[in-house]
Amino acid sequence: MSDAPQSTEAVDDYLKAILELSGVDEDAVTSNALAEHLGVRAASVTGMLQKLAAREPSFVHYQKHYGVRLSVVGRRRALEVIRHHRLLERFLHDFLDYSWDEVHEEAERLEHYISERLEDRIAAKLGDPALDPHGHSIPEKDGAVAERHEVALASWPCDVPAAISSVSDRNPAELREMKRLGLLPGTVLVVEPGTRAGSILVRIGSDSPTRVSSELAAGIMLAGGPR
Amino acid sequence: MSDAPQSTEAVDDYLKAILELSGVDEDAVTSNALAEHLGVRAASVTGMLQKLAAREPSFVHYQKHYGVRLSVVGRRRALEVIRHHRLLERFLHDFLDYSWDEVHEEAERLEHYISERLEDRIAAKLGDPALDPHGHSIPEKDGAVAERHEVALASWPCDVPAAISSVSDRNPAELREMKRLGLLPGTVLVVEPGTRAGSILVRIGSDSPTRVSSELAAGIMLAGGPR
DNA sequence: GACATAATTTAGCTAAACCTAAATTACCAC
DNA sequence: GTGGTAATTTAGGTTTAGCTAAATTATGTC
Repeated sequence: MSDAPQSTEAVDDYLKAILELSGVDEDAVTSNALAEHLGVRAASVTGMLQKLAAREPSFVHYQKHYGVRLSVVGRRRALEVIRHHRLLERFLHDFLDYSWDEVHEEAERLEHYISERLEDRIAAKLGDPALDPHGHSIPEKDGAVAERHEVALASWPCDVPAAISSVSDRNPAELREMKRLGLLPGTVLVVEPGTRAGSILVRIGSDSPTRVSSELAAGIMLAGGPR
Repeated sequence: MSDAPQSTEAVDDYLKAILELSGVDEDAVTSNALAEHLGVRAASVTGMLQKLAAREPSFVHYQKHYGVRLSVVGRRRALEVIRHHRLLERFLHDFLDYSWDEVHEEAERLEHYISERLEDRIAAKLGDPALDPHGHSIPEKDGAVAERHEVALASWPCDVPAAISSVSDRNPAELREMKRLGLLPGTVLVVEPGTRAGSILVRIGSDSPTRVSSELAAGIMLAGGPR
């Protein structure tokens, strides 16, 4: 009934980072990788992991000198925060005239502070959307996540058409550039065999091919066929 | 350009409290009054006031054993946070189906975390409203506040009609009760001469009079004539 | 003017979440 | 299996914002 804060902003950020870095296969994540991702020192990570593991209920399974995995409870909280983030992005974009390069920063702050009630009202207002503006799927309220097979643009074969399924939301400048080039979720493209160091040649529809820098390409994921 | 946090949540809360407690005449506020209002110990207040005064630029003028007043900078920040709060209340109420007893709690948390951009978009979406759902006026972006003359229901004379200008948003149960009784901002009422200990008799329109407990009445402000 | 009571401040402590610098442990090559 | 480097943890320190208990200052009464 109450919205007692079960976790702090810092804790939420660690849980999200562990989920993101552990990937689909849910590998153990190293302190160093977390430190890098979160922009803090490795020593701070160790301290926090010890606290997360010591909590009752525990958010992570932690073995020193090896790495961390999320516990069931930790994974659940991470998915809740990600749901908040993506619903907020969709809402800011669709209802408050945010462009797709502006939504991430605002959502990143607010995701920690919205109540369950607000989460529900936003979801209802949006008609329970499945995707955020960058094509990432929004976890359901019960923690279920839609299974999707994605492949990085850089490792897609030439001459095989594919649709963009999602793009990284981290860098506003890159997002503006993608939009300018027409690289949006849903866009169908073909990789041309003109790959040079540092860039990939792609064709969209019947236009002439576009050169996409590796940096930009790194943020682009394609829908991989079933399995 | 950036949204560097110029103040923390706790600091914001102190500034708002000082503004509210100092009233229209901007009296100095005592540590005890602040402690009571904020739900912390007086010793904690002293510590915080010392920090607020030591800041550069300073948020308050503080004299020990006497009290605090807001500095220009402190007043400005307090009004900005109050603007956030009231815009959020209006937005949650008008766009996200919040009832008027639900908006305060959510706005109280979010007011500290919305960016200037979001403040502006919400204001635009609402058409720059002047009042929140409880009738409190929303400070303008430049810090201007509409002058209003309000008088507590308890000190209004009998048989003189008056309109409710605002009601306290602090207590959800009281707000539900006010709504049930039709005591809303804009409602015109007359105080009847049947005042007993602990309650006030009021008539709304041509209905039969209603007995309003002093507690409820304490949250009701009437529009006082010009002066 | 002395004294009791109330208001306020000081002193010293705690918990988060970060930091730096100094150990320690793991891993890989030879 | 010994060494060197990289990864990780420990130890000790900082800031923010709260706490309790003890000291101090202010206020009001006789």
